[in-house]
Amino acid sequence: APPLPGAPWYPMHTRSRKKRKPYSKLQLAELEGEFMVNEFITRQRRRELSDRLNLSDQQVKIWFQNRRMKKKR
Amino acid sequence: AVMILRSRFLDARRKRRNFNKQATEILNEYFYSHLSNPYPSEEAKEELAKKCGITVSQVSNWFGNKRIRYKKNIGKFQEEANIYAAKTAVTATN
DNA sequence: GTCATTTATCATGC
DNA sequence: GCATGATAAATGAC
Repeated sequence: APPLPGAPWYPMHTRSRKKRKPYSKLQLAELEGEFMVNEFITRQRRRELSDRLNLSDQQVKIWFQNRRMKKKR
Repeated sequence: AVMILRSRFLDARRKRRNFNKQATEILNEYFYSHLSNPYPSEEAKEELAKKCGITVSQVSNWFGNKRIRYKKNIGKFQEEANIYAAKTAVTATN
């Protein structure tokens, strides 16, 4: 019987990845509203929005990226 | 209101139905025969999708779920791994 | 920027 | 009650 490998294929960076945290209804509503205006948000509007929603600038940026991917499929 | 309806429509796709036994069999055979690198190429995904009668996205979902759940609890999949390891020969391609 | 992923979470099947 | 498929945050390759 061949030895069964564990999971060496896994990218074991085990880096301190931020835990995924679902956004609130309000946050999603605001993000969706902005997305309807423009799918590509500017730095300035991104900063305003992140301030208002208590999200980081990075989080808003990533959200728009994911949202565009979602729309595509 | 429009957005709520829209989101509900999108979530409708989330209603899931289990794959048939044959499809699961095919996917598992591939997974355990490529246990050292269970990342099927795009071409392999298309072929698996065709054989299983599902979409390429569903194949990707299946492998994503399988990899994370396998590595999180290898012990639980030990028996399953032995079964498929026995019935599949090594096929190294792509 | 896109895009294939990882991971947690969600929703359903049984 | 968990198993399973799909979706939502988050990362990294390119």
